Amino acid sequence: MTSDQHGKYVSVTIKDVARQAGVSIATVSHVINGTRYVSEETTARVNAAIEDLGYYPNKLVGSLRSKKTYTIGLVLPSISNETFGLLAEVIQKNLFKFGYNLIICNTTYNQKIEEEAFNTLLMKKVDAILAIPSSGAGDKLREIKGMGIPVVLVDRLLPGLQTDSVRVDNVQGLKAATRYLLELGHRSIGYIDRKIDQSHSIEQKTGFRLALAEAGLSPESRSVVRAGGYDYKSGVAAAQRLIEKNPALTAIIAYYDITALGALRGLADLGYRIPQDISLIGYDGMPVTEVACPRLTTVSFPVHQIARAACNLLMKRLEQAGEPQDIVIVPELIVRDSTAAPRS
Amino acid sequence: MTSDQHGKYVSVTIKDVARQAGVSIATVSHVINGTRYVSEETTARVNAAIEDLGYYPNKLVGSLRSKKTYTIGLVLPSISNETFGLLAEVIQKNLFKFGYNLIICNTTYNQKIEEEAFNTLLMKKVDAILAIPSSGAGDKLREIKGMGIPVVLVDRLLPGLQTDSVRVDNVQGLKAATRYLLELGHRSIGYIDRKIDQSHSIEQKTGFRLALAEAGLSPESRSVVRAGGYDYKSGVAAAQRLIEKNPALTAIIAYYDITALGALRGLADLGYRIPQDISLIGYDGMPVTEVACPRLTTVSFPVHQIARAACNLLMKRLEQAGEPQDIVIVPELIVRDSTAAPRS
DNA sequence: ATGAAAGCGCTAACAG
DNA sequence: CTGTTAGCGCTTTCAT
Repeated sequence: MTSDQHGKYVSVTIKDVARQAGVSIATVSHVINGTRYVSEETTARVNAAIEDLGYYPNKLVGSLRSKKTYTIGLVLPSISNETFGLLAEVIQKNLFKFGYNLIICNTTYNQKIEEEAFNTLLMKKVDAILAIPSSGAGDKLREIKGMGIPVVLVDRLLPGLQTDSVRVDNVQGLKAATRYLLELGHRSIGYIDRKIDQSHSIEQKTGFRLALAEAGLSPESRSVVRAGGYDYKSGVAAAQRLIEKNPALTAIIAYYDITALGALRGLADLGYRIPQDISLIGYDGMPVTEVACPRLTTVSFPVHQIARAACNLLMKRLEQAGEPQDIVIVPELIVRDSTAAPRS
Repeated sequence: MTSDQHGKYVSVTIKDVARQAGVSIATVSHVINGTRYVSEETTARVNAAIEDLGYYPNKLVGSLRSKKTYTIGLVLPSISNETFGLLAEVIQKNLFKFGYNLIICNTTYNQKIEEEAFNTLLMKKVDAILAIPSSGAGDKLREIKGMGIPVVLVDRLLPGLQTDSVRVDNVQGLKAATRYLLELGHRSIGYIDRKIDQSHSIEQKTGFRLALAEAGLSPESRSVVRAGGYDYKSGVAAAQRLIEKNPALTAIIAYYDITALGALRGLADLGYRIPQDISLIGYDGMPVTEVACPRLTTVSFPVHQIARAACNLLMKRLEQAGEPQDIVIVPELIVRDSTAAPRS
């Protein structure tokens, strides 16, 4: 940009560069993109003009013809969540390497905002959409897919939506956690569930149930309570409700680390010691679990693997259509200090 | 978009809508933007066509004429950092209300990536840039400002760069922390500094020094060590180096919560009890400090205030030029369980 | 080895 | 009340 005679800023365009270099705009374009041979001398003159004027080509215009904006939309509940934040960061960095930019939209678990976000991305003509959608986003995403825009689901599955996805095997994750408690000798295990059923929380519950069944335990051996939200405080309250409901519990698994951390405090406030009185397992392997005390046993959320897989899938789909792929990654149990054998 | 006869997807344009509704493209444009009166009947026909075809206006083209992309660039070190993540989220939500989108670029504290990020944003013709820049970004940001693109600095100041900024009064922040320790009776206080000097870490150190001077303490009463990085492990090592250097310390302040959390472990591993043997204060008021044990005394980072101020400043600057404003917010000391009077 | 000019999807000035 | 058309900055034929 440069200041015109009225003091208003005016953007430097390819025309300005062409004039300054004494060539046609076509030549400038070709120098920038390397799309045809331009003599060394001319190239030098053009580059000098670009440098001199401070020219930055308008990539939005290019997209008008090429139909590619090199922008990807990422729609997720909340980026301030450590796990999602890291996921977004790794995705952003991966895509940047491929020359893509990311527009991130936080929905704060609000379906109306989520829909608005999708619409905005559509109007910004993103080349593809990555989403950790709410369970109500199925129709919108189907519409988007119908427009020929690749959609990759991350950490979620939407019933009836045929599209690429990358996710964690939450059945195995919860199974591993439950089995571990069973091996330690626990027979009365509580579970703190998500407020509302979603594909992954249903999987978690299934894993929990399967592991108990494997051990020949009756459904009575388990107590389930739903947390009111994703926050720490909901975890405090949920754990207290759970232990009140079934005081015989010797172990509790929470569907989410923050909830487990809340449970830690909720139980401590009630005079329970962790892990001596009650064992506790979280879910997602968030960094905080390592500084909590006791350090929390949890199930990893393989962020880097997921991000890489999602980006690779996206790049592939941008090049060629094909059958939707579903990439499933098995998480690992991270054993730390919040679990122990029950007192006999 | 719709599938043409070759099975390839083709975007629905304003022309398609005009044809389908039997009106001119101008009318369609005016219906969409409400820029002139269109009869109810025609409006209805146009809207029906839009709905029917699944038309999403290409906002990138509009920007070609209006010179506004309604996109803002945010450049910061890392969004996976809880504080920055929350900041980014609040900014994104605020701007969304004003109809703006955010392209977030993580630089991972890498200056080359940072420069690339700025260039990309320039080519995406963002309307303005928000940045938590590295100390080396001055020249680039000056260039950007020179192009007439508003720049708002967040949580940083760059020497010689005249531009809007929103930041925390880190002198007061560290002063409050130090004064509190002095009031508790500590006379030998250590400080864990950032690896490289930056505007805010220099301010912190100044606050530390001033508070000690106020209390009439000589420079010998303080020991300073630099952490190797922003991570937990660097905190562990830094605290251990610090206490080795000066075993008489009864309190330590770290420039950053994560570092303090690392220090917590580093000291505990050496057999020190917190706060009985050594008091510890962090900086930034990150959520983790509340679940650490002991719960960490820290200095708040007023994320919401900062985000709101930055967005308001940005919106103002987008409307009218003017003298750069520097908004300074005073943080608060959050007293918790990692601080106590020294044993006499 | 380079230039001229059409056209991408849309807005806004002009025309009626 | 609505249509026609120039032109935004660039890529890409088609020419030479």
